Amino acid sequence: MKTKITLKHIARELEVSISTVSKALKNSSEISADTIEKVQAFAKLYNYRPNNLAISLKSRRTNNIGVIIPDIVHYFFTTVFRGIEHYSKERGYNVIACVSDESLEKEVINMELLANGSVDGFIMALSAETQKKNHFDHLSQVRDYGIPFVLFDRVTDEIECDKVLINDQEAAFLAVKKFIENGRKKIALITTEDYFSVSKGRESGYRQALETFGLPVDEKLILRLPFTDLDNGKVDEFFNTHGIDAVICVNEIFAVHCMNLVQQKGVKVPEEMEFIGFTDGILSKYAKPGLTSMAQHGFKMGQVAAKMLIHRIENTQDEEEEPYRTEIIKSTIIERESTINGITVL
Amino acid sequence: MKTKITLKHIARELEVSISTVSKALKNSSEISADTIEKVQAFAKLYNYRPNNLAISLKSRRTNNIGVIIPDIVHYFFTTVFRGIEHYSKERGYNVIACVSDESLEKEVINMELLANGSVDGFIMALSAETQKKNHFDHLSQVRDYGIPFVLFDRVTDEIECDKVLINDQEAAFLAVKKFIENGRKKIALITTEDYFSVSKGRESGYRQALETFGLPVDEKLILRLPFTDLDNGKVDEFFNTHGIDAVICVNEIFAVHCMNLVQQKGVKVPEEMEFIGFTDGILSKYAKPGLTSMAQHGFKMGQVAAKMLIHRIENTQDEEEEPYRTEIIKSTIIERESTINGITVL
DNA sequence: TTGTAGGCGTTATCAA
DNA sequence: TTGATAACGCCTACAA
Repeated sequence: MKTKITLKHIARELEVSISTVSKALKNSSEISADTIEKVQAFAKLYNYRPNNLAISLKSRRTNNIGVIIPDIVHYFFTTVFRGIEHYSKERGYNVIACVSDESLEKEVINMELLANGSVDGFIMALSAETQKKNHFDHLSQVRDYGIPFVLFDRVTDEIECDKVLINDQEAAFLAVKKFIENGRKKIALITTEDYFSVSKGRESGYRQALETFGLPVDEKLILRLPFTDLDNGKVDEFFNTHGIDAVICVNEIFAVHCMNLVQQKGVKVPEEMEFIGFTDGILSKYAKPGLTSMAQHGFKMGQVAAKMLIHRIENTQDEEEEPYRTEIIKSTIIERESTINGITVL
Repeated sequence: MKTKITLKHIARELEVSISTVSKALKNSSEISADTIEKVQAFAKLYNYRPNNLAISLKSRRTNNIGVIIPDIVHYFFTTVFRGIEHYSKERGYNVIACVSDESLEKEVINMELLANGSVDGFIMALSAETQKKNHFDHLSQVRDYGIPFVLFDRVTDEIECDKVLINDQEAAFLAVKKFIENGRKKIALITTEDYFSVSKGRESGYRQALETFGLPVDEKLILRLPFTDLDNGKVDEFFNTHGIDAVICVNEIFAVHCMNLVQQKGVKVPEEMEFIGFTDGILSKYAKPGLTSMAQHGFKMGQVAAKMLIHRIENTQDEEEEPYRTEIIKSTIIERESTINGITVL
């Protein structure tokens, strides 16, 4: 087992000083061509690689980005992660990935752990519990230490920072608009508990569309489900009682689940009931019928978040603070067979 | 903006030496109760946290694990990742996640990058290209430096190291056995190019089962698809020509895709054609009909891999090398509606 | 009981 | 052109 070689080893072997070696490896003009060649040849031979830790300690830069997401087995978050990873690598940053498991405590622990020198900045989507309890001390604290962070998707108004969002409200509005143009009258919304920022936005777009186009907002047409453990009884009753002819769901699991359920009862999709989901993931694509979805462009979102963060990391030094920005990623509709394709252009 | 506080700051402020502070924070018996209290109070007040980098540099331990997987937007890999992350956090390790994108080059770059002090060990599934080209220098090199690693799922016989696998061959055998017991005669296999270790194992189990139960192995019943960009023409022809009455697919995407396709042509699943997939992911669950799948228990796999790695990290010091182990995670069948539920116990 | 000194691997300043 | 020295933040053997 070879041991990792250091500057010191090279210096000793070549009978020069450590600083000479360091400079030679950087092609410093202070060093003679001879020495440079000798040192570099030796370094190459023994496959010298500088120790990241030492460099980080010295430079106060880790070139690591901490990503904290509520769940990794989740199409949207992994897609965003992919975008973050992709852009970050391009710019020479690694990604340390942590999962908060929808728990505030884990979010805090992960953040504190990484904040002590492991990471130059954070990109995160808040856990359910964090949004529910409105507890953001960990964010303010990290900011106090001058560590920048970017929130995406699951954000809060209480903290000022860079954010990346989709136009949830507008997207929901457009989805409902499409239903209305297709002649639907009883448009249901299936959503989560309303402490999620995204659900809130989507619900508000839903209401706004109904009002705008002169349809009554019927609270009984709004079904709130927990985001795990779908209760079929409740869903079943919902679909049995209200004469629903179109459904917008805040995620694709709700949508596909409900679509399967009503089809089992003989309802024809899309003829008798149309469906639109959010998150254009793998489920939407392989559902039967294919689920029309509002695509959230997670990859792009991740790229943008990483770009904002790295920009801030690399410009946070001396200059005066730039104002925080909120980037909106436009959601687009991906039409499949769960809706009737009119001439509407969204 | 507060700046991060260090031992030095505390020492200066309290007019003691740095080492006194260091010891006091560790409740060293060398230090007087008075000083300990004073130091700890101050540290708490100013929210002192030791710098991870400095500790790592000193201790030669990062408490980071590098995970390199081919793709993150992929149910099985994220599930494994979840297991790794879960176990690692429990043991005080963070996870640095890298995506190789099925590219050998990216796999090598990521590995070299992290090997220079960022990580105490690796857990990885080989990229498609790595398996295809049989190029493993990066693995041997890392091992030469004494950095342990564990391979899971996508492994190679050419490198000796700890491995975590599922019993691919046996699982495929059992799946085919189930078909045969259900009276199926024309059992097709839909797989990938055969440089994937998992596909190889599954194919071999498929062949073995046919032979064992006296059915002919018909090469025309084996369809090899690229793992992206499914070509419907080819698949269509495959199903049109061979009188197939049961299909085993090496992943759930192939399975659901084909199931949708044949259903569109009026084939009744499972009555006329049964399906079994691998990877019991979200697609299997929400497909219509629900897809019977060989579950790979990714979470468990991740936990086991992390456990093996951490064990090796923490025992690699002085003692003589322990022999490498290969852990097998037993795949189990999750029966849904795409197969006919006989009395068979697998 | 407290402090000094050296080291982890690197970089940067300044002196030779 | 090269080298000695100090520093990044922490730990620890040893000296006071």
